[in-house]
Amino acid sequence: MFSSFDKPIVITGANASGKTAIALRIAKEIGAEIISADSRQIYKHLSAGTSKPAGRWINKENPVYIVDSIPYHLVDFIDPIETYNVAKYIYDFKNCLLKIKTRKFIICGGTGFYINSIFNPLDPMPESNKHIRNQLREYLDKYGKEKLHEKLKELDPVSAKKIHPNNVHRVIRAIEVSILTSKPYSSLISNNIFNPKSYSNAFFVFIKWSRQLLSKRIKQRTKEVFNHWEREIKDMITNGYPIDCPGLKSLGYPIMIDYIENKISRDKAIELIVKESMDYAKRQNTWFSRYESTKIEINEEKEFDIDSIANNIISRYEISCNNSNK
RNA sequence: GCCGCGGUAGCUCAGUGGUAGAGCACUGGUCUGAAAAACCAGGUGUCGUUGGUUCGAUCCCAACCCGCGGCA
Repeated sequence: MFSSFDKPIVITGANASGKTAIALRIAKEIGAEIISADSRQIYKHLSAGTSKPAGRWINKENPVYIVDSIPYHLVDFIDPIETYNVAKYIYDFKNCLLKIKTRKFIICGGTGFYINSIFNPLDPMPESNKHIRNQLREYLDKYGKEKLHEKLKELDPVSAKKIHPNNVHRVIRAIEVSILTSKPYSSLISNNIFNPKSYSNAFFVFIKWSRQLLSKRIKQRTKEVFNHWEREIKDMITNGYPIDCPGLKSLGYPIMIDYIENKISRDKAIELIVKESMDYAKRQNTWFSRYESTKIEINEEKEFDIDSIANNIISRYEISCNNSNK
């Protein structure tokens, strides 16, 4: 997939771990463009709450989002009213590669599933079907989770064993695919979606903060963007976006909406957002620790020095490129 | 000083004469078109201290310590 490029650098880490700043610094140094792997920064109008890097669109014919003079792809291009998913991301990612003018690029983001799917392609399968999902939802409301799970057991006992009855999302998806293809969902899955070999096509970096420091940083960041975030949501509502549209379901947004509707105080909103962000950071760290990667650990504030981290990554990256050329 | 109430997990508390539990917090994990989603699993402990009664006390009794309230 990357044959016309040098080995890409992949910068992963939890939210607020400083991925973007580091990626930009490296991009400038080595002459690379950046591709985002973030399921929320794709949305237009969602900026404060998603920490989307501030940039501007140039070139009307062939628009490019520029952040600090670096082309930054796959952000700020989907309307918040639209749902998005991995398959769309992979499609957009491939198209994006055609637009990149440098030999090097950096993948930067916190959506592990998207990053993984770049290196381990999804098995061919039908996309989601609104009609079937609605039917299954109705069935669920009427008969409950257990009955829905039994339905899956009839169609695909293997998946039924793997998917917990409470995990309604996955149960529905498995039934949906089984119905659409007339084959058990499990029979379409190749089971090597986490093949470690495929990651050697790239240089993975994992920025891992100590929990305490990250929590402090998230709190600070939440306070800093709070007013801007509030304004952002109010503007969207004024412009007719329903409060339950896909974009506004992003982490923290429903809490901000409760605050705007005077259901909770400002302090309470900040507290809840920090908590949810930390829960999410935990899941991200679990995901990223499965990759073999160059780990940058930050246990003290002073260790977060963007220049020295970037230089450290670049030198290790160059060594890794030389080794794989031999 | 006296009277009353309380002291059990990080927090809020429940509970029992046979050495403990709930919620939240916390920790670990799963992941194939909703992934900032949706799920799963797991503990946390001198039961305030010291004695006494008892085969056995976190539980009953006493003293003491600490907190809260009331009366002086």
